[in-house]
Parts: sequence; structure tokens; C-alpha cells
Amino acid sequence: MKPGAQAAIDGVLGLDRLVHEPARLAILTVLSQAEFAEFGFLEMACRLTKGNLSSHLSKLEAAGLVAIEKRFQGKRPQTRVAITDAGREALTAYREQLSALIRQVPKKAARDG
Amino acid sequence: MKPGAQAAIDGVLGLDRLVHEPARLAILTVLSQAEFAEFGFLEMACRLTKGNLSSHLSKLEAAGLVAIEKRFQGKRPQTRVAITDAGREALTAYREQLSALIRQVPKKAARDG
DNA sequence: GTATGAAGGTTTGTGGCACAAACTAGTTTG
DNA sequence: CAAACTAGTTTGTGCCACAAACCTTCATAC
Repeated sequence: MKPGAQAAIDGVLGLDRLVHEPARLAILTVLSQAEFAEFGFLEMACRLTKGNLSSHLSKLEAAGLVAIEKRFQGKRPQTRVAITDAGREALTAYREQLSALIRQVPKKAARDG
Repeated sequence: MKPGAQAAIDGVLGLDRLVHEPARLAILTVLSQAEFAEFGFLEMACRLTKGNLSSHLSKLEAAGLVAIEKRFQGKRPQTRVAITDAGREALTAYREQLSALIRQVPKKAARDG
């Protein structure tokens, strides 16, 4: 193994499963680029059904990675979601472990035994 | 959203779950750096129990991402695992989607609206 | 005013999967 | 022969992602 490889492996094994799940990773990524997002926007941007989105948001909220604000737009309920500071930190940490991993993988799909 | 963000999100949502699982990602990463690895080595390097490792290897083999060779080392059975070309390709494809994702995430954990 | 459908979600049900404990099979040691 | 070790596989379980079903309110048609 290359030097540093074990550290990258350990990083992979220690990945935060909450962030690692693709649906939640998509949500956090979208949220990291805006001040907030509406439920309906996330639904489209992340290609999730309402039910699925709802349950993922609940988990992210329970972990403190997003903040959910329910308000009324006229007479209709509207849910706004924003990433928290903890959420940004979690995403950054996740990103860094992925970077470490990616650096370990050979670029070409060739036998380098 | 930044330009290209939706493509990165789509990439995340389309991630190969087989490769995305941390344990298997660790296995493939180790294997990508050697011609083959023994069961016992993977067990240590990937910090997996035998049972867990065994089942992950079976899934990777069923998908054609690794090749498993059973032989005898003296009188003892020994299992050798190697990544296949398909495995390398899957890992490369996975890596590229992660790269696209990482480029979308702001570097600093600061409010950038 | 009352079906009909859409917006905006939440709750419920279920199939699949990661994980470890228990088990199998053979080997070495005392 | 019995105990303990090596090398793995099979079994059992608890969690979780996902979507279907459901709820409530508003808009529109009849």
C-alpha cells in the first residue's frame, strides 16, 4: 500500500453515515449554496418524493445539520430549510475525507499491481 | 445554484450503492493498489470482522468487481482477492462523481448565501 | 354546496442490507 | 483425545431508505 493509504481507509470507514447517504448529501450540497431552500425546490433539485424528503429532513434536523422553519405563504404552509453551521462543518469534514480517499486511488484503470 | 451543480447532484443520486458502502469502498481501494490481497490482510486493513468481510466480498464477486481465488497455503486454505477490470472501472467512475461533487461544495464553512 | 383535483406535507409499511454472533471444517498443540 | 487456533461461511437481527397511503387546506368546476 502507498504511504497514507491506511489513513484514507480509516477515513472511509469513519465516514458520517448521516452525510454519506446520497439523498442527504444532495440535500446538504444544495443547501450549502443558498441561504435557504423551500421544500418544493429541494424535492425537484434532489429528485426525491415528498415522503422521502420529509424523512431525510427530519433526520438532518434531529442531528442539528439543518434548521427547518415552517411559515405561511399567504394561506398555505411553507417549509424553509437552511443548513446550520454544524451542517457546514459536517459537510466540510466529509468532503475532506473523500479528498483523502480520492488521492489514494490510481487515476488510470490500469494494472499497477 | 452554481452552474453544473444540478449535474453534480444527479451524479450523487446516481452513485453506485455497491461501491458507495464504506466497507466495500475500503476493500476496493486496498485492492486497487495491489495485484491481490489475502483475506486476513483485508480483514486487518479494512477493520472488518470475518463475517462482514466475507459477505461484502461475496457481493463484490457477484457483481464482477473482484475475483476470488481459493487455494492452499501448505495445508491451510487461503483466499486471495483481486480487483477485476470492471472493478477498476467502477471505482474510477465513482471517484469521478465524487470529484464533481467536491468541486461544488464551498471550501470554507462560511455563509456564502 | 359539493365533487375534483392540486399544493404541501407526514405517517405507515416493507424489503433490503450491514453487521456480528454462531457455526463449520480442518490443524496444531498439549 | 481434547483444547485451542486458523480460516472462513451461514444465520439472525435491527435499522433504514424508499414509496404508498394518508391528511389538510385551497382552487376550480359543475
